[in-house]
Amino acid sequence: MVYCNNRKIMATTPRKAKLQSQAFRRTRADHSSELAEDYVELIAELIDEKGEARGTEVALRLGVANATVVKMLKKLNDRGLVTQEPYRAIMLTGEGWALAENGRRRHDIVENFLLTLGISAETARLDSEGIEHHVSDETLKAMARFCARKSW
Amino acid sequence: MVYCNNRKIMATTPRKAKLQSQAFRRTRADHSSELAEDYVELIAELIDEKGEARGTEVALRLGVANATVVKMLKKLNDRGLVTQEPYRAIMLTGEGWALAENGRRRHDIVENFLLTLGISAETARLDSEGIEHHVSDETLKAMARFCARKSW
DNA sequence: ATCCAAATTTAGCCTTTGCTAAACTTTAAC
DNA sequence: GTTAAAGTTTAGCAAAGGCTAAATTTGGAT
Repeated sequence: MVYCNNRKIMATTPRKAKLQSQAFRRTRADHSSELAEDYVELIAELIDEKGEARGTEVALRLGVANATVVKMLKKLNDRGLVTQEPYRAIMLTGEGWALAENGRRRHDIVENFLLTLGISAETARLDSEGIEHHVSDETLKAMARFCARKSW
Repeated sequence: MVYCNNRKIMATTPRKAKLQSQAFRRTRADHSSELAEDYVELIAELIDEKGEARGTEVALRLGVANATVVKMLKKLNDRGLVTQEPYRAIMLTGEGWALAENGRRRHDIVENFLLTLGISAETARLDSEGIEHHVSDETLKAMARFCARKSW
């Protein structure tokens, strides 16, 4: 406890508070964007894998209801990431493809990194999905560098 | 594309879909619980640091409005993690302390791991906050093991 | 050409987690 | 003791992301 003029006060820590809130703010911001990335990443995967991406399959793979996907696709369309005619397959815009590719790149690096670290395939798959969106470029580079090493 | 009885069908991939949705479901579940952990972790930190945790300081450090903290504290109280008399400092229950300690342990391991990997202090601080909640026990153990190594 | 099942969309609801503004308490200063 | 500032709570609103049930469209089978 700190005293000032004989009065008990809380130690003011503006700098610490600012630094700390910065991390929490970024994590919250990450959460808003990660859903969009998950969607376009999955849509890209489906197009590559099956020739087209249908809403039902997206819902199935994300583990959400059909209606949820429809609603989200409207938002992704507003953000310029996907296009879709009613009752037709989902298309990615150029921007959508770019985001998807970037997401896949990040995802692969993280998953590969975990595997290199000796994590089981099952856990690496599960953890990388959660971690993927919270890793800065600096950390991502370090992970890639680490995987490139011959041994450690 | 796959054909069956001369009819074009989407290749059914129930196993793949199930596996994939599992990861997304877990990530969504993690998101619900991580806020609670952030709160108790921060409250524990404030108690250790200043002798008590006040709502205003929690709001400042998390970067949210005061009212948001009040609302969340009600939920944490319902979950048996904190107790609080109106207009008084926030207390942690036994369960709250346990969750906080566990969170701090995880946080420290992740941050330390990033530092060991050669990440800058600034980035390690920011990234570890986001990553912390998405790391399984298996991965956490591997990270701790990695830090314990003398060299790599 | 018609019909039916599957896919898709719409409508309406819920919970979570934010916010601001206004009201109420506490507490230090006088 | 009063008072005013700081801290806390209440009230009411918004956006995001879920859900179910009902309506609509599509397209292969007949």
